[in-house]
Parts: sequence; structure tokens; C-alpha cells
Amino acid sequence: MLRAAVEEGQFEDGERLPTEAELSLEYGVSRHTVRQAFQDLVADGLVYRIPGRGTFVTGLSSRPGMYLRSVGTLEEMMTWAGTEMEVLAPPETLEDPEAASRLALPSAEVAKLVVRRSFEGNPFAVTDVYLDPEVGRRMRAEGSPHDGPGTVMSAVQDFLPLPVAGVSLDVTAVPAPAGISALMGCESGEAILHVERLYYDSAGTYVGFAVSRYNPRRYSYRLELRRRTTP
Amino acid sequence: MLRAAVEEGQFEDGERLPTEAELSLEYGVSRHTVRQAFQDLVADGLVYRIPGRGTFVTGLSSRPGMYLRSVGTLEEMMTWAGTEMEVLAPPETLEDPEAASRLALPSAEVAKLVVRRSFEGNPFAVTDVYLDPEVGRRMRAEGSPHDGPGTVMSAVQDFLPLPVAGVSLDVTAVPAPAGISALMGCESGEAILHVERLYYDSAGTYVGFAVSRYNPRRYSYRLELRRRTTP
DNA sequence: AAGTGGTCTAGACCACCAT
DNA sequence: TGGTGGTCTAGACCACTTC
Repeated sequence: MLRAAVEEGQFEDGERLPTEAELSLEYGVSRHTVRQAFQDLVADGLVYRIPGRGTFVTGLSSRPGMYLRSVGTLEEMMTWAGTEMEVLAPPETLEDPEAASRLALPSAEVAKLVVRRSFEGNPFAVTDVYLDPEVGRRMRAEGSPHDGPGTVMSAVQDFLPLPVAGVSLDVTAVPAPAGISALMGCESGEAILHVERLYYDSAGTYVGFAVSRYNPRRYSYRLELRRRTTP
Repeated sequence: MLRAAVEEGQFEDGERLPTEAELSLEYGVSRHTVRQAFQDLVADGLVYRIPGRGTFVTGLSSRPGMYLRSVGTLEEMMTWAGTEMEVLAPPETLEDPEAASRLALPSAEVAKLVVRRSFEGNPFAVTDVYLDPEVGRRMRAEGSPHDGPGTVMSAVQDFLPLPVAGVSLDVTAVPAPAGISALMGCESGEAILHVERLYYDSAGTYVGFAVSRYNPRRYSYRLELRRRTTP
């Protein structure tokens, strides 16, 4: 209820919210429960708190698209609203020592697939995804991934025992290779974004390695970082 | 103590940690306190918990440099270990409608400064930073920022009433402009990283706008995203 | 002096997992 | 059936801010 009140703009930017004691009394719950609710809102950047003074709404809440975009954690990366995925090559087992070592696999054998991502019909990215060969086989058997919205890693998720918990990114700029440029509507040699991602599950095991190239005229990489919690 | 035990590797990867009840008894603290400690470790990606089963170390803890790097929140961006900053132009007030509008300032007046960042003596980035003119004046009066380790925004922090709470990033690839390329050791026209950052404080007020260009042969943009908390 | 959020104790019930 | 983490109540003390 508190979240809804804040998101619906029932408080002005910078306005002080009710105190823990007030809400605890009003809703007949313990102070601890009110605190938990507030901490969730703090984590989402909707409110901030100053000891001795009170709780205030951030003004982020009133910037449309700001608190709605799940902003800059894994979630955003795995549910890519508004764009479409096209499977150029389904999962296939092959030998790739480098990709295998990135995934810390026991042998050089990996499963590889290739997808292209489009926005409103215009392709803007081509991605090679490398997986554990066993996972690749199971996905292929079930026809996963398939064209449409969504991402490869959210499809992979269904074939893993533990949830995907994080991803390391490495972003750089390169001249577009000839084979790739035609697939995403840019000139060969043009400056493009090159992003490597290494996904791991909650146990810290690597579960996916992806190499993406983005056409910078159709897409720019956007993300949002926030302070951890309390410094 | 729990964090130290995990970081020092006193538990094997995947090993089950003591339960909340055990630690509560052993250290003479309430279960609530033990829970808080565990939640901090979960937030840092050192352990994960499965209801009904227990708490386990992630394996991230044993990857050197993994849990030490503060990984992919604001903190990492504001304390840039191992690199040096050189002030090419101190804060100066000027008219720049675009930068002013990004900062949501009332007029076109902004303070601008230029810094260059180096690693082991090799410059790899040039950044223009835009601030509220008043903040710029106060910083200039105190000779801030100055050459050395650290970042502009951590220096700016000292001149703000509220802490910097987050930053929006926009990353793309561009050909290196002639004026910039010489400053960071790359060829004109070469593909470089172009990063725009918009910093805001805990009240959601924009406090800094930075435009950086990185030489991709000397630097690649690295960051780490993790799952929010529990899905 | 009164009020704020931050931290802590003590105790309870629940859903889920292992056996 | 007993143990696990997840959630909740009730009550306490603290540092700090505000008046």
C-alpha cells in the first residue's frame, strides 16, 4: 500500500512521509513490518531516510519511466521490453577452447547459438551465446529459444536448477567486422559497441557467456547504478 | 566476524554455513541480528540462502578480486582504484544550454571542468564534467578538484548537502574526434567509447553531468550487475 | 524535551525441505 | 517429524535532529 501511494504520487517530491510509529498504529502492524516496507522502497530508490528527521520521496518517483524501468540490475538485462529476438542459429555443440574456459567448462566443448535483436523491425545487435553443451542439447530438444520477445538467458533460466544471480560485463568499442555489419545495418569498419557478458547463478557457477555487437546509431547502452544501501 | 570467516575461505565453496539458531546461541545474540548479518552477505553476493535447506557460500568469495572489487554499483565508479586524475581545466562558469538542461538547471549557466584519467602514466580517458554554477564556484575557491587518485564526483560530494545516490549511464561507440584523440593516445577516427553519466543525490536532484571518452585499447568498461534481492 | 530512524532482544507461527 | 529460512509482534535503548 505504501509503494502504491508513493508511485501514484500521493506525496509531493521531497514531502515527508508518515513516521514508522504513525503507520504502525494506523495499520495495526508492528514497527518492524513498517520498517521492512520502507527498506524495500529505499532499495528501489523511491524514498530516502535521514535519521532524526524522517522519510522523504525522492523525485525519482515522479520521473516517468524512471522507477518503472527496472533500472540497471540483472532483471532489466533479462527482460528486454519492446525488442524482438530472432534465432539465426540454434544451439549446436562445437569445440571452442576460449569460450569453454570463460565458462570454466572441463573440456573445449561448448554449445553455441546466434541471435539477432531488433527494435521496430530494425536489427541493432548480433549476439553469440555459449552454454554448457548439456544445457544446449536440452534446449535444442525443446526448440528453445524461439523467435519473439524475451532474451536467450531468460530462456536458459528454465533449464537451470538455480536462478541466474548476476552478470559481469565488459564493454568496449571496435570497428565493425564485415560479416556482422550487414546483419545489423551498419557499414563495415564503423565504430560499434562490443559487449561481453558472463552470467553466473546464485552458487557462483558460470552458466552463460555472450558476445554482443551493437549498432550505435540504433542503440545505446543504458543503465543505472545506485548506491548499495547504507554506506 | 561472519564476513571475515567467509572471505578468509573458512568454508568450502558450496559448503553449508551454521544456521541462524546455532550462531544465535554461539554468540549470544538474537536471531534477528544473525539474520541482518546474513542479509548483508547475501547483498554482497558472498552467500546465498535456500528456505528449508540452509545458507551456502557462493564461490564468488573464492574468486580473487571478485568480492574485493566493489562491483558495479556507484561506489566503484566514485573510487577508482589504481588510476590517476589530472585536471586539464578547473571549474569555470559558462553558458551551455544542453548541459544545463540535462542538469535541470533554471538557466543556461553551468560550471564546466575537464579532467584526464591515466593508468600507470598512460592517459586513457578525457572527461568533461558539468555542475551547478554555485557548486563550481565553491570548488574553485577551495582548489578542488586537484590532481591525484580519486574522482571528480567524489570531490563534488564534499560540496553537497545530500549524498550522491545513483547515476544513469549511456554508453555508445563513436569515432575519436581530432581534439580528443591526441590527449589519450589514439588515432583520430578510431572507434572509442563514449559514456554520458548523470549523477543524482538521494533526493533525486541531479548534481553532475559527465561526458567521457575512453581509448578502448587502454581501457574497457567493466561492471557487474546482480539480482536485486529476492525475485 | 520530544520525535526520528537505527539497532537490538525475545518470542511466535509459517512454508518448505530433509529424513 | 524436526530443522531451515521467511515473516511477524512487542518492547527496549541509542544517536541524532528539531523545537
